[in-house]
Amino acid sequence: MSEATGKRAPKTDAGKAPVLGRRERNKQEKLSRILVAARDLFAAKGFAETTTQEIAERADIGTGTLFLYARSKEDLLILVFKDEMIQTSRTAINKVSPDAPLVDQLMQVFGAMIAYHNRDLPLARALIREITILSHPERSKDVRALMRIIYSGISDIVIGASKREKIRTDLDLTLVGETFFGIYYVGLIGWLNGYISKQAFLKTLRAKLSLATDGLRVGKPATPRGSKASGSPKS
Amino acid sequence: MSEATGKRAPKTDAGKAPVLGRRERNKQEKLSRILVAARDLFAAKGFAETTTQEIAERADIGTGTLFLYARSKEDLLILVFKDEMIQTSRTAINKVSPDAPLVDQLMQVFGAMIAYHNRDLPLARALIREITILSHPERSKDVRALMRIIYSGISDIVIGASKREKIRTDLDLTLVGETFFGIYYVGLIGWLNGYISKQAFLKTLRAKLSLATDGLRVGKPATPRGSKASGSPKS
DNA sequence: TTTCATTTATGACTACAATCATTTTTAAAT
DNA sequence: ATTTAAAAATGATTGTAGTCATAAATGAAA
Repeated sequence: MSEATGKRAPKTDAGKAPVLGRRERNKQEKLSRILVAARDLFAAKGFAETTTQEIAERADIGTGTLFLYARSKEDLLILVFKDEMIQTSRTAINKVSPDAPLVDQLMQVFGAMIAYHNRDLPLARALIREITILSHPERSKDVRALMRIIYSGISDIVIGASKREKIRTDLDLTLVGETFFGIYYVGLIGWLNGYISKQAFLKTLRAKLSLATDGLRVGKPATPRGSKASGSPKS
Repeated sequence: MSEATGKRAPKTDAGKAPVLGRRERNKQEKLSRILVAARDLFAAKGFAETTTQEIAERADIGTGTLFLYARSKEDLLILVFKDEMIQTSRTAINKVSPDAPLVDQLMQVFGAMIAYHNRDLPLARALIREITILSHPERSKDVRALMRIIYSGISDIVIGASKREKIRTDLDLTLVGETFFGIYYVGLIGWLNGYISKQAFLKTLRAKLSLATDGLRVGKPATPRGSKASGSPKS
């Protein structure tokens, strides 16, 4: 979607119906062929082992044409998988058991993402590498869209949980979402780099989420959140 | 250190004094020239703009020789900067104000790391990209060493804080370190990708660390940590 | 239909990371 | 000193991502 466009509809199209001209349709069709070819080859041979020549050949376009649709091979990777990742996240969030404890719900969401990456670890490594630090800034929009979906999904889960568990109501939920996601992300990286097993990852992830949920402190929160730093601690 | 070695000392060296043979010394010296050349060029021209040819030329070695000392250009990047990053982390941890609140102490540590990366953002991007997903698994040892230093540093800070603030004593401190680091890392990525300003990064980082420290819950911890999941919640 | 400007496509070409067959160096053994 | 085996160095060569000058296609205007 929204790829390699940039031209307005012909003047004859006065209404807002998306009647694309032949030119635009050709482009869309070509992009689609590229994405299918790339996805198939990445899955079959792996990202590193697939050459852009092969992709172009299979998509039945010239070598140079490929780079009219993706800025680089890495860019193509994001282009191919972003929708799938967004869909995976959306589905994971929607499937959450409505009455389960917060930490269980979070584990359901992150567990679905982990299962997704588990299907093809080398591919997951390539994807996370590129998502983490983009080689081309224009793809920011897509990554941020994915992040927004995840963060707002987590926020919603926390809101839902706050009606069942004792949760502070004065929180900036975006921060909460980012905190949980950060815990997940570093664990994911450790797993993908082979520092820990999947099982250990899942186990420590749950422990860390509990930790972040319960907090470190023994008593009630010391900082009265909302304004600057430091206030009058001591219980 | 410990780079491109693998040969035992000559038999004449019966003791364990590190009297390196000429061969070993030559290799060390060559490696040193490579690292200096690479560091200078990366700093002057940037990582992407520096060619391995240039590095080899400046180090006064053949093109192929370079790859006897580093598996790839990215590998070289880690080789060049790992000691510096370890040193930065160590120093940051040691410099922490001993009596400051926990969150302030954590901000001192992460702030030092942020300042380090702030000196050269494109280089920081390249470094974080490679550290996050290694292109060569043998470099794992170096990255894990860096992580261990950071995690244990954070653990120590939490231990110190537990004597001044009300902090649970039954925590797995490694998990705590990883949690705080995860919060930092995702923020760092957001900053390096230009999603947020440095100022916003610092501000939200503090907020998230407070959040993780205080926890989400209103009352005392609900889960009796230590064993499986779920127990008998409800206050 | 023909003209013309603009967009899109193409593949020969370039630049560069990384390899590898060959050569050189090293140091131990004789 | 000479031989020999192993280690290290080398640069010509290779594979591939990405570019760019040129060509083809498109559609609006005449």
